[in-house]
Amino acid sequence: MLTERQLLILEAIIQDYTNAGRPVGSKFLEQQLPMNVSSATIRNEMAVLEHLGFIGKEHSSSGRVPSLKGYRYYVDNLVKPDEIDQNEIESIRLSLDSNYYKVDEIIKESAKILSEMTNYTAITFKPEVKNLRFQGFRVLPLGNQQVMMILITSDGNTESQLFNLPRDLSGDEIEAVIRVINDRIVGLPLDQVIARLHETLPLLLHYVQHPLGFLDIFGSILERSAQEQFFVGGKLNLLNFVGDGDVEQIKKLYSLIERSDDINELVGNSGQTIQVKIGDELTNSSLANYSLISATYDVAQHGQGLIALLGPTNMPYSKMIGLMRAFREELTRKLLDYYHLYEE
Amino acid sequence: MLTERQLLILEAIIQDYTNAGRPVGSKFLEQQLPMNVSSATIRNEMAVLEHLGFIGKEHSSSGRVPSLKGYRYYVDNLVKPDEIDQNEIESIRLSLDSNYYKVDEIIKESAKILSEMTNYTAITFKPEVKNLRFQGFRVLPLGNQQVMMILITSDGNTESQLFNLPRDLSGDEIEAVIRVINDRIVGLPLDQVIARLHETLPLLLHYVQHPLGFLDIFGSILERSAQEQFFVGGKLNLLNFVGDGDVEQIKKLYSLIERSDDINELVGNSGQTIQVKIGDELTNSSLANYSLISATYDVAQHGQGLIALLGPTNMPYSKMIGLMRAFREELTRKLLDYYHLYEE
DNA sequence: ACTTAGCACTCTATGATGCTAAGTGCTAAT
DNA sequence: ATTAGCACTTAGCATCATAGAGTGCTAAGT
Repeated sequence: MLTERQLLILEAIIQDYTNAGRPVGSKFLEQQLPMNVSSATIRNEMAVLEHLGFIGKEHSSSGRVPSLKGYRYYVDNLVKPDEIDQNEIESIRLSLDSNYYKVDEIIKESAKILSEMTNYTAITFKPEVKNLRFQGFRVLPLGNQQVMMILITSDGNTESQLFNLPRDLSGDEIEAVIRVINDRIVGLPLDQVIARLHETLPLLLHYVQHPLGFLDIFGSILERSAQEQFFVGGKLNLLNFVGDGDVEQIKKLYSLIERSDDINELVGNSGQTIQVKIGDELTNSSLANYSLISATYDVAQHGQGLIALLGPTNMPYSKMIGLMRAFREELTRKLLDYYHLYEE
Repeated sequence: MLTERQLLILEAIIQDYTNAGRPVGSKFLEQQLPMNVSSATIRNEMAVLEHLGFIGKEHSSSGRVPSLKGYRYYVDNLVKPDEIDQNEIESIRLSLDSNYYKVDEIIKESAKILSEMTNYTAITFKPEVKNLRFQGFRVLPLGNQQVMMILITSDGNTESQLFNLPRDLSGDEIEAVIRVINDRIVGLPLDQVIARLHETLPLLLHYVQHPLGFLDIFGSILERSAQEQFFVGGKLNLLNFVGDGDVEQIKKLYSLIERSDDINELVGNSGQTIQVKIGDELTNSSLANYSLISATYDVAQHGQGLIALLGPTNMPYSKMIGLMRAFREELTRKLLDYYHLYEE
């Protein structure tokens, strides 16, 4: 549908705009492009591209700026991911190469590294978030009528919380409660745990007079566990792309990036290995000027995770997509190492 | 040193400026003040006040604005804390009146309530942060070569972290290590734990070949524990008082409010029950336009805590100081209730 | 049927100008 | 000591002119 020349022009506009950030004029392209045509011809072609909706103007006599549709077309058809410099890969590897005790730490560090390399905001998810299961429930007596309740999830993570016992509960009764709960919910996906516990309520009443306190705590622990499934690095970078003085906008963005629901909705990745969402494809209206590149990563039997990069729509896609590819690879390697070390 | 009339004028300027936010002119004061003098007289008095440094102008023909020295004088000599409306006290009490399982939750909620009532940023510290002690160390085997290490502090809080055991460690050896560690460090202030552990290193070598892994984990757990001693509510409110478009300023403020070192330095309260720090008295230069009201609270034998409110220098001090008084009282009451309920 | 030189047109950005409203400092009279 | 009166200062706003960048269109060239 587009001619070769139009493609070249579109690509050049996007590449220049994503690098320099200012609208691209016909004279500039005349010099920039390898072909021998005058600026008038380029103007004609640009008029066509504009008519088709791939580019636009900021005002009637400004240079051209890619539209969201233009970016979309570019990302889908034209972009060639950059090969990432060996030095840069080395630096990723180095940054990831610490002694970590938890997968969480690796994933958290990944968000930090990615955001520092790009000056954008990075969001990283642990592997296997979706089908995390409940693995066990323990209670550790601390004396003084207090116990620590500990929940263990299938990725080996734990959440714990102090609980002050009702005075009328004996050690045996606690044991019984623990057994009942474990019998009923071990192996369940986390999001079903609460419902199942409510079903178990009548049974618990045999042992405890007010089991609702227990349930409250389960709720709050599980909630925390669900919230800590991802990490955000470089939050402040999000503010670099906000119109001057728009404090309202900044506040919206910031509260967005701190709500886990919003984050989860934001990155919903439909299983493609690398996915780019541009501008209004991000459901949240505060993010009309942002794009999100997300990449899944697989860690063999340990499941799939996701890394994502949130930056302005005019980010240099080729470079960023290349980087995400490279980073995904390094992260996978690191995680396999980790699991190998501790679990084989 | 100041005449009665000058005091009245200074007070009126500050009260009006903290309410309306715009510079105060002589004609306005002429109407506002109870005395019968012309605007010219007031102008003369204002010139004196300006000469003494209590007020200033934004430009040569603007109305007067309190200087930091002016606020200081006002807070030290003139301000009368407002009596807080009974309805408002009722609403504080209501907000605090949930079923909490941890002191932390109460303190965190306090920050939220305070920030919502004032539209400023609130920072709350748990009681007894300074002399928190190490109370015990437990290890919970999870199977699969993993254990959860649990640290318990004297305020009943716990920090836990997963640890993947070196393969050559038997259950007995672990027991021994736990015993050694508990013997040596129970009762120590948290900040001395790491040093003591290092002294204990030779002893540990009897049981474990590479005890440094243990130490690392202790370090990271203790660090986390130290970081979570305070809560911040209404972070975003900080941005309401920033010059339009000053994104750099916003970023500075935000990273400030997220670094625990900075927060600790910020609120350093020299033991006065209610302390007001104004503008450049806050060491951090990003906060030249902010004031901080901090109030300590005592919870009987459970120690002393602190609540603080960070807002613009032109906040209504009388109202805010009154509020802090009232809130302190409600919080103390709530905490005493809590401890009574669970520990008596 | 493309391409292109040329030109009128549009819009932004910048800086200068003039005006008003608010407020001040000072002087001379009370 | 107080005050009325007035000259002066400044921010804020609207208006205007100008330069610079870029466009669309037309008419001529290939």
